[in-house]
Amino acid sequence: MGRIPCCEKDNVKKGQWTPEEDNKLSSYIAQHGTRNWRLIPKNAGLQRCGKSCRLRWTNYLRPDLKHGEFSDSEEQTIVKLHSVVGNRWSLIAAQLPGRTDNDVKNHWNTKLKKKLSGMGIDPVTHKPISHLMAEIATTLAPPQVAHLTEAALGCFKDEMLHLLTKKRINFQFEHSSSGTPAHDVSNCLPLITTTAGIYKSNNEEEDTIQKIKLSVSRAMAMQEPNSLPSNKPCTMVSNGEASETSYAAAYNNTHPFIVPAALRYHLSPSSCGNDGDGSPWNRSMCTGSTCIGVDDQHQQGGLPCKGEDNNDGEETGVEKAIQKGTDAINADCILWDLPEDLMNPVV
DNA sequence: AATTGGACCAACCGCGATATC
DNA sequence: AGATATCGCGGTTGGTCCAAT
Repeated sequence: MGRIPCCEKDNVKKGQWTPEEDNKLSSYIAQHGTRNWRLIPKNAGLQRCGKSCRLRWTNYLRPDLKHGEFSDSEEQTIVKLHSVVGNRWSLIAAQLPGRTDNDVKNHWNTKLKKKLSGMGIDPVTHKPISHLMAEIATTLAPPQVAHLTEAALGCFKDEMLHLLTKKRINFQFEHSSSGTPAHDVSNCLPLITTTAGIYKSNNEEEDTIQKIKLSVSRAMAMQEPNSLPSNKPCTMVSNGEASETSYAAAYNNTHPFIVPAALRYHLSPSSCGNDGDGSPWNRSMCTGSTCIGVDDQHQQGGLPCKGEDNNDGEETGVEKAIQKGTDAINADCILWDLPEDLMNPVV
């Protein structure tokens, strides 16, 4: 027969751990190690399931864990890796010394998802939301598109309002390089200018919301993928402070070729938003016309890369996951600038 | 001061893979 | 070889704290 049960199910305590329990577990593990989780609670005098002890140790008590705030560099790493491996929290956490998969997962769900949504980036696909809506528009009949657009505006209303109350957004339409008059909106996506500032009145806010609706409708109307010539990209200009803007800059500058021509926009060197607060988000993600990204981070020690430590050809967990060709890797995603060993998984 | 709602996070649950008998 | 426990992981839940009303 198989193994004996890990614990007596009916004599097990659940819920928050007390400091006394933590002490018992820590001191027992310090003396005897973590060889057999089934025996640990029994021998340590704890009325806990072995599984519960293991979780408590790995997620909280381990001495090598960090408990503070996530740094900008850690957040960047999480977002970059998430764009490649999806919700493989253990893989992502493996690249962040001192962080557990639970930490990373919680931080993603409570902070980073909202941050990306607020920037107009879909946290699941890592695509601009306008891109997703336009993609949907190409597959639906116009009446459905209209309803969907309204629904989408409802979905992202909170993020929109959050942004609107933080930064003023002006909409213009222009070609960045063609010389086409700025008011000619027939074949171009909106140019969004964010500037530091706040709304002066409700009227202005309402007006801007209307402009957003208008621009989305126009994006929806662009159902012909070739309607925007690839050599006439629209420009998304931002001169606001903002690590948030540099998120977008990093996304787009890193892999602009992934974005369909009809939705392509580019950021000029001055538009990267890295002239503002000096946040690591800006410094490492976009410096002028190109994004430095992870290679730069490597030199700064920003992204701990397991493959770097052991150059004996052994695969990192991330590489293994990628080489499985899992569905978490969407070739149509906008990907972050990752090291060669992470970016060329398919053999 | 009391209530409410959201943010945060620790812990639990369930499942698949692996190990053990 | 098959049955069953353990491990590791990702998803979800529930408790606590805090700010807004």
